[in-house]
Amino acid sequence: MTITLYNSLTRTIEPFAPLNAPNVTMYSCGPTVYNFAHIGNLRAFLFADLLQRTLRTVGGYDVRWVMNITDIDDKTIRDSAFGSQAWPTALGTQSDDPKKNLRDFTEYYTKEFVADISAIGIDRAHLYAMPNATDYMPQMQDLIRRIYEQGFAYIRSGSVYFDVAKWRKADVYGKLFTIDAENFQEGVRIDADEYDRESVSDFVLWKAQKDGEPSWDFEIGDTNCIGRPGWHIECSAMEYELLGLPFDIHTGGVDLKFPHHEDEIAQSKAGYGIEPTRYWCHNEFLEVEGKKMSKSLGNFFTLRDVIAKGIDPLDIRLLMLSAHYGTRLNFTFAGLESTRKARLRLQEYIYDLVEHINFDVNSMTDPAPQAIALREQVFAELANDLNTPKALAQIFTFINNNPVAGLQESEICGLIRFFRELNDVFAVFHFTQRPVVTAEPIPDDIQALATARWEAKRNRDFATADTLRKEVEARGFLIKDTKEGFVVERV
RNA sequence: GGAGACGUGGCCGAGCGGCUAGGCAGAGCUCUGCAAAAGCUUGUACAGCGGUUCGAAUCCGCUCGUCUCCUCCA
Repeated sequence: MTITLYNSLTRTIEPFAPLNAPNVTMYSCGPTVYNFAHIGNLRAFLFADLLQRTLRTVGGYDVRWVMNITDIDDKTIRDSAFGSQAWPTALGTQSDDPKKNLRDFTEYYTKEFVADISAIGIDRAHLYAMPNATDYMPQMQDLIRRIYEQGFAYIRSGSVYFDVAKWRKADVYGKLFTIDAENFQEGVRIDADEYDRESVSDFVLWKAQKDGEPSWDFEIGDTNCIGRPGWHIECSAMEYELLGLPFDIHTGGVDLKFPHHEDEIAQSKAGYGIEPTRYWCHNEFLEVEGKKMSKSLGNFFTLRDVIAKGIDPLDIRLLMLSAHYGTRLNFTFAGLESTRKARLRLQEYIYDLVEHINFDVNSMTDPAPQAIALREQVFAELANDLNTPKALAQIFTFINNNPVAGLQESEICGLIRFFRELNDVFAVFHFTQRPVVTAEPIPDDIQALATARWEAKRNRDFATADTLRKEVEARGFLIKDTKEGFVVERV
């Protein structure tokens, strides 16, 4: 099925066609590992995951997916620096080697990151690579040299800068983002000591060493510029190395359009002579009370914060899938609760399907028209720029109109197969037998009260039964009557 | 100051000129002695004001409000 995608480069929805079907190459801007990811960050990775899963399942492609780990930048250096308050206690004492501190620090948060994305249903096996920037030092340096040799970079005080003014004469700077060069608001967010550059719009490719910071030798021109890479260069270098240029799709959050992705395009083209990719896909932000979730605003939740509140990570995944990736999504705990209920309803339906079947699903070859029609509709929505909300709506409409009790075996079979396939994209459903609720042990005295109530009820002494029920409820337990008897649960 | 978005019923969210999703909550009902759970039924909303059109939530203009980006950002 042909998939259409909104391309930030053309600002239109376009049919997606890979350069070498059935292979698709895709690069996603990953995390900077200086802290735990918050769920706003996670939306970007969930979007990339949704996209690659849809390409596999709906598009039938083989996807080579790369997500980088930024393990060197201002923040990782700052927080791993000797004496940093941000040094995780789990790591023990710091060494006196800045490089080792940086590596230990970023490895720690990388591990946590992988655990987080696994919890929300991103399968590490789907990733071809999760490269660390610091493992691609020679490639980054090679790219910077190429840019320098092409005349689009200059060296100042040991740093290497990209010459945007010069590049603008050779090519368009502002492909993803309309840049109004006249109205650059200068000064507010600029770290003064970094700015030996000729123009504010120039960006750094390589930063000169500062005392006590990790650094690498770098022979360029006729000097050794000891230092470390700038922010944008890693992506360009790793894309070239791991995917080759041009590759098919590049994903990231909208905030990365400028400057990060714009600079990436300029660097890659200036150095390699080729633009990195043809489809740029960006996800919108997760908001809290109408504002971007961010560390600086302090309105963020990490995954572990949310899990600690008893939230199932699958509900976070489904919540994100219930809004289109290109719109802002307002995060609330009420919304999470609403998503949980919706998910459980779908899950109940699947449990019902599983319960009503007593033969091997895979051996069934008869087409079940209803299931085929549903699959067509739902996959068409996914193919339509990943319209997950609409796809979910189709599924709910279907289950509302088709209770499991009224289905033929062939339909049940077809539906199970459909839901399994769907789960290759959604990854929020279970296909086991409905689990038996394992009641936690009930204190003997509560059990005795409940039993007494059951006796009273059987004797039709409802007044006593109600009194006992209230007593049990006052103690924090709930009695649920069933056909055969009763169960007691903690409220 | 510049650029770009957005504003849909109590909440979340589709919609891309006519057929006016879906979820959650609420209400009513069924089943239950009661309760719980479950199931069923039920909702014409598009910020405001103009305009275009046979017809506008959808297109255009203005107003109001909100957000994002403009070299830390998913």
